[in-house]
Amino acid sequence: MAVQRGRGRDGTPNSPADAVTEPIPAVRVNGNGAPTPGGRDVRERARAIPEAAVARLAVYLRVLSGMAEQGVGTISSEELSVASGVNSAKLRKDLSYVGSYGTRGVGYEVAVLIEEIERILGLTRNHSVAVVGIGNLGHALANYGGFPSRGFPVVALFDVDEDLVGIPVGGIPVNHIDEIGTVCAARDVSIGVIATPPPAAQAVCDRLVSAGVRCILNFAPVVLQVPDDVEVRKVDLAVEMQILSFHVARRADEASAAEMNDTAEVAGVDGMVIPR
Amino acid sequence: MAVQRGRGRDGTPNSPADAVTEPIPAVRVNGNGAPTPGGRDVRERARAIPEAAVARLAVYLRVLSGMAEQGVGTISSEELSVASGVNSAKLRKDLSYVGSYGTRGVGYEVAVLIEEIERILGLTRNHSVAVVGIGNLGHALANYGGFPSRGFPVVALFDVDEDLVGIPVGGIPVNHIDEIGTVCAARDVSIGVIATPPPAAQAVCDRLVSAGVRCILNFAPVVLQVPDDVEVRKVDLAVEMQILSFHVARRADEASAAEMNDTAEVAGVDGMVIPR
DNA sequence: GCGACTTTGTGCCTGCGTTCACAAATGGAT
DNA sequence: ATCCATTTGTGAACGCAGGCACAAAGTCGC
Repeated sequence: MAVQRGRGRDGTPNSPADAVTEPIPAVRVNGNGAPTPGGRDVRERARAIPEAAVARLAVYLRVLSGMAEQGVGTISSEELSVASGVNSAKLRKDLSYVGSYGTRGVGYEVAVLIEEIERILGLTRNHSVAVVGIGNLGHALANYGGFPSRGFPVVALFDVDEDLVGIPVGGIPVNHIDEIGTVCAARDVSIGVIATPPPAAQAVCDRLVSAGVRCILNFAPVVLQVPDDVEVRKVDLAVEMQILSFHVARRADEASAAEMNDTAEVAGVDGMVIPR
Repeated sequence: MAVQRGRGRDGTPNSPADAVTEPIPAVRVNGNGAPTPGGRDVRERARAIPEAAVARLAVYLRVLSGMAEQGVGTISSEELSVASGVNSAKLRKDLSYVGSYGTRGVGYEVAVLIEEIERILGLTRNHSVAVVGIGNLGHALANYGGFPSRGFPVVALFDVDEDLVGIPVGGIPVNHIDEIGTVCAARDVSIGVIATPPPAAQAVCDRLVSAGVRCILNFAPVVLQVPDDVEVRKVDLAVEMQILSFHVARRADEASAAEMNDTAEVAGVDGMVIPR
């Protein structure tokens, strides 16, 4: 049984990821050090990209798309790093995983960079998405415009509720979950999104896997058990909230500590204030 | 300007981080090594918890809650680690950040562990949440039952659309975004959730910060600029999808590589198959 | 054409997180 | 009461990712 990656992003996550985030996680993509026999260098390079770098590449891609829309033709690592909120050295190292497409003394050609990152991320072809669980979140996901515009068309919706079956959501009629196998195969679904209540998540996951889906995005607050060859990513809103809560608490502690410090100072513990 | 943590963080994270992960991110909570003057040990310990561990603690907490509901009184690190999908040594180290509440030879008392983790994560008090942007996602978040039940009551909703103002969503009437300052103060909002379209996100963020909100959960695919004392976590669905896409592509590469291997084998490159 | 300047790409170092492995501690059996 | 089985808690080693700093490389001006 494979353990699903945290966020980050993290992660972590989460992230960042959560990522993340996560945190993250920092799982090297190439598991074993065995030499690949007939591998071209592109594949070799792709395998060596750290998970965290992949997440950042996706961010760069978005920023670059924005740049391209504004007619920017060339960008330096410094500019791109500021816009993406990362260190410029890290950014250059991330881009070096993709290849050497910059011009020293000038910078990177936006169009070229977009193309190469898309190639590495496998975005040159569309990845059809199926959403399971058409509740509040499922509705939102089905209607979310950000997916199709970025090469992730939602092509199938599933729910257990007979009353929902046939009703179009975001332009796509809902299928009953029992049809998951045939529909996923027919529409070539490569990514499954689980937006069901927690108790149903594992069963839905199993059915998706049986249907041949090898990538799953899980919104249910459940640790899914999947075979080794299935990739699971989890988005857990409650966990994100709790991480924020931790920081609130920490901040409150610091504030009270500072207060104590001030009090001591006022009380005349002469001069010596520990710098922070 | 503080850079927001990935997910994953990988991501992520979570990130899974993130990540992704954050990705990973791996930001120690205690920035400098200066000795804290009047700090109790609890605070000291809390400050030293790695971000990635915090994310996992939240997961353990959920698993433990499930255990408690099923009437489980005691659990070993091995059992809990399996249920949480992490290494048991890592789990014990994570728990050691919280304190020593286990009994050697026996395991951990579920109730005690829940209490202590909640204390560290600052979940002993409620954290009021405001959601900005009542579109598809905003609706889903406002109606999401997972928040209030875990100590994160949604107490305010905001949108620019005058037509939405006053309409109750999930039991709470929508306020106009111009009221953000007064309403957040009155209802003691500590966490702001941004579910607006990308172009509005930075402006909304600035207004939340002005209103005194110090923790932000951002669903808009934008890198937010915030002061150092504001904590931002980002949930980016498109990035999650793209990370999955990367794995699909990698898998496709591996498959073709394996195929080439098979072909070579059939062609009679006698016997010697590189183990994977 | 040559020099000065700019920016990339990367080797190296540091530091954190993960993992291993074991000593300490506890409960239960004999 | 002592011993054994079990499980925690943590010191130490390891490995990866992040950041610095510089050499390589290319552009622009003269």
